[in-house]
Amino acid sequence: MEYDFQSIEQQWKKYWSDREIYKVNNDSRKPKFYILDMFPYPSGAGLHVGHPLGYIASDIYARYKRLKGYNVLHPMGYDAFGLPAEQYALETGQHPAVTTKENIARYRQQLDKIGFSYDWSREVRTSDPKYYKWTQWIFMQLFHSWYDRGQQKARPIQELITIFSSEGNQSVPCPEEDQPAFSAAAWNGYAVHEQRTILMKYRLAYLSHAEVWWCEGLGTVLANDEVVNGVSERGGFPVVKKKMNQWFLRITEYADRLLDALNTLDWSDAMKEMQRNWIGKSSGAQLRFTLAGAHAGKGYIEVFTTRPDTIFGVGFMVLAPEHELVQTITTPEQQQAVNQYQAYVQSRSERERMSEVKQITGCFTGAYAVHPFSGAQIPVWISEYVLAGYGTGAIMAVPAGDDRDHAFAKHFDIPIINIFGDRYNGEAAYSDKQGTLSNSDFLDHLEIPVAAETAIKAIEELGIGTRKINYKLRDAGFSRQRYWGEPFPVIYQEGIPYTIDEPGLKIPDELRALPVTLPEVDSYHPGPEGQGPLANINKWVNTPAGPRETNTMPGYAGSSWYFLRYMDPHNDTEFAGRAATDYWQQVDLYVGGTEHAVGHLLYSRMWTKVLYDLGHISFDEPFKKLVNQGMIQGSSRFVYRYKHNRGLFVSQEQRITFLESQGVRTAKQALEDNFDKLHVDISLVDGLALNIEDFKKWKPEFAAAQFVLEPDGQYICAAEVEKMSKSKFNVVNPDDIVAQYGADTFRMYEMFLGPIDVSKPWDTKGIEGVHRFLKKLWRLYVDAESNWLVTRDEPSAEELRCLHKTIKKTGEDIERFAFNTAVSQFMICVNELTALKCHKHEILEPLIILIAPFAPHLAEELWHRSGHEGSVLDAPFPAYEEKYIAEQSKKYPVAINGKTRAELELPTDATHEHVEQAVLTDATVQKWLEGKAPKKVIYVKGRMINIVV
RNA sequence: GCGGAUGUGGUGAAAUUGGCAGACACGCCAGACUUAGGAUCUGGUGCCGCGAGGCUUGGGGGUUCGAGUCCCUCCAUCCGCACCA
Repeated sequence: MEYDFQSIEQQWKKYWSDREIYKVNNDSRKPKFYILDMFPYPSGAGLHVGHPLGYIASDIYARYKRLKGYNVLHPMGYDAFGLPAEQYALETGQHPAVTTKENIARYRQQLDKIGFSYDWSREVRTSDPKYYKWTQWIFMQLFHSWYDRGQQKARPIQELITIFSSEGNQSVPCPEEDQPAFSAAAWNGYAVHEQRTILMKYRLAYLSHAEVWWCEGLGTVLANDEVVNGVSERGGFPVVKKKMNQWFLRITEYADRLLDALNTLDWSDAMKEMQRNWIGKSSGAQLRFTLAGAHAGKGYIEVFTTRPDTIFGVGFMVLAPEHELVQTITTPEQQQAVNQYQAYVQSRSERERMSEVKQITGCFTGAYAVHPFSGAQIPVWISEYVLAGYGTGAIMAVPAGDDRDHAFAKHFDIPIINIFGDRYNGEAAYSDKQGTLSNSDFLDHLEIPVAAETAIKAIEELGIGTRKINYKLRDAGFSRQRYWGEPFPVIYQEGIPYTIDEPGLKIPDELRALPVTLPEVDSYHPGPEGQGPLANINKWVNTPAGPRETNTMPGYAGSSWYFLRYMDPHNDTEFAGRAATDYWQQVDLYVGGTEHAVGHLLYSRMWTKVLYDLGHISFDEPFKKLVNQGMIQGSSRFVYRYKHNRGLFVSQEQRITFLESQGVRTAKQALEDNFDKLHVDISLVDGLALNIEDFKKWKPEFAAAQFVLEPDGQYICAAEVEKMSKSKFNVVNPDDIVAQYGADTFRMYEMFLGPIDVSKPWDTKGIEGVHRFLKKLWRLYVDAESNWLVTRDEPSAEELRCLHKTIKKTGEDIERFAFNTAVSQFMICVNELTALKCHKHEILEPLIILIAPFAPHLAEELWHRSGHEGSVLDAPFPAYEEKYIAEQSKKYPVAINGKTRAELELPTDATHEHVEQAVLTDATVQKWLEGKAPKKVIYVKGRMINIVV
């Protein structure tokens, strides 16, 4: 019987689910291993062949670890709240819960075809009230916590209240700088709403009237990481800054810990670097410049600088156009110019601002600041290159040492003070931090790092500023004006927000219970005044105790802790039992794309740290090792339509000849002007050759299409690698591949395609090679008449060598995620065994186990045919023995140090002992040895040597 | 501009520590079997050259007995960030 993957795969899938082979227990004497995929958002389009790449890799690793004797947790679930389902609801009125459920069912169907070893009894869905009950609970913990900078950890807010009432807030600096100090007496005298307003400035989840990204197109606020290039990540709608009352997570308090702990993680450098960039820590000084002349005494300009050493190079000051001081200091003469400039900045969209970074604009305010050391008068400008949201929104500009300041000075003809001697050439700023300073008073002749320290000390002594560390990281917006998300467990009384578990809140008991479930709505349209759809449901909003919060939580809320829920998914009394989290600990291996570098992966890290600080779990990093899989791209095909006759399609190579026949003289240059390039569905194309009859039937408008063909009668299409998407007609559905070749072939081929972390286009043709390999493997065990061929004969040395080499190589390859070369090694092994006509039990049985992670269905079939009970996954992974892998080439060295055997006067059948003798007498070699005896003489594949002295 | 990564046949790629570059597979060529082949099997296939032989890991330089691998430099591509003071 030939390899019948259809019936084999069907049969073993049933066996696995009937016997719950993949069910994982929380108590086991085996060592644990937690391997997790980033759970998908179940979109309406279903899976294409690119999606399972990471899932297959993690599944192979999970199965391998199980063979290695680990208790492996390998779950799957769905990130089920999200915008697309709600947008779809807006268009169709279909409830997001319904679409989401349908999409999940389809995802599950597709995933099941591929044969994953997920423990589906642990499935989580973030939109399930039993799940988001705990998302809401964690939110309440965040609300009830503050960050103690002294102890560097989150603590219960109750402990902060105790501190306030006994000693005020002197010892606990407030993250929000506008909070003045108060004494215990003052605190105790405050009314409830005053106390709660102050506490809000400490809470890790807090309500604040602050600037947020508002996206009109989506009708909601977005977090920083959801805004890309000045437009919304989803939908690409423009965004604007807007002040709104919003919930935030105080992630900035964790900036240092998030940064430092990166060093302990086994993540790619690129990934860590992205997080470092996003956190954006920089250290320097913050200092004040007083104003000169008429403005003296009317406040000061506070700046942040990373280069306090360049203080004597300050040529001018720049404020952000929105800076609050601008109106105060602008002189009457400059008032009109400043107003115009501010209006111009206001008129520019975020997008324009970003795309025209190089453009230099600005306006002089007429005011001057005073240099704190030299007393010099420094002109004060405003410019959009200074951002209101970073540092203090104002800078001291040092044109000799900063490229932007330099360009600005040149553009507006502001004198440049050279403090770098010869290293500044007048053409470009010298921004290296090397060498000594000049023209800098007490900093002269000091090396830059020393000068920076000296300057900071001087600034502190003068009392005009301090050493300061700044971060780019902003607190994360946590409110969305949407329906399809977790409702906040928050009720307002007298304008004060309370979580429903607070004793101070007077509400009926039934309103205290979690989850606060999402109510049914008639319309998914936004509520009044930029509120979410929930605001329209009076009955739900207005409880007897007061109005509810009508925003919902953002998409990242549910995904920030889901890895914990898998450990104990059915727990009704805790987010996860302590015994379960203590047993499973961190995710040992997390597999997913790079697109979550600064969103999900940062928020998850923060939530984990908070839960750790509050004593709920025993680890403070969620993902020990992270592997990023690349994308599988689509290979699109195009036809060329003649612009002057839209029914005529010209084959790729015939275009120039065709244009010439139409009298176009510079035909080569005119290609783009005369042809439209249209995507054509890849199912209508074989390689590059278009199936003309199918093409005519594809769309009615092509029914009467005419063609200019190649001499051999074919229509040749153009090809391009693009993202796989429906609109590009280049989607390959894994269902089709599995139907044609089987899941095992599909799995192995995805791995064979190349290294797991690089992107590559899908090419269906190459799959034949892998399929052929599985058929060859099958034939080692079973002949055409379905006879079991495996014998008990003694294996030969060659056969043993082949097996042990394969055990060693594939084991090592799997450990380092080089699944492509592991597959290659299997192919080599099977080719060799086929050539040797080897059907020996002692060789073939370990091979079944080796191949089980890659081709699980086939492996089970062979395992059972060879007389075993139970799953192959419970067999031990075979060990290799070095003695079978010995290098034969060691016996035949032919050259040393580039010298041939003849030159060394060695006999033609020289062994390595001969060569060793030659080494010891060779003059050149003696020279390197410097009279010492060689410690080790290494022969490499019989050609050259390396001598270790 | 800054940061990270990557450059190897017609294609996807191997080469784990500096040690026979191109494994394995696709594609292509030739052959066998076949009524047929989009089945199966065998052989060939980096480039130049009839050949002996020469050349070859983006370009240039360096270290080394020996470099795809290490160092310097330039170039190209991809990803991320982007007026972050």
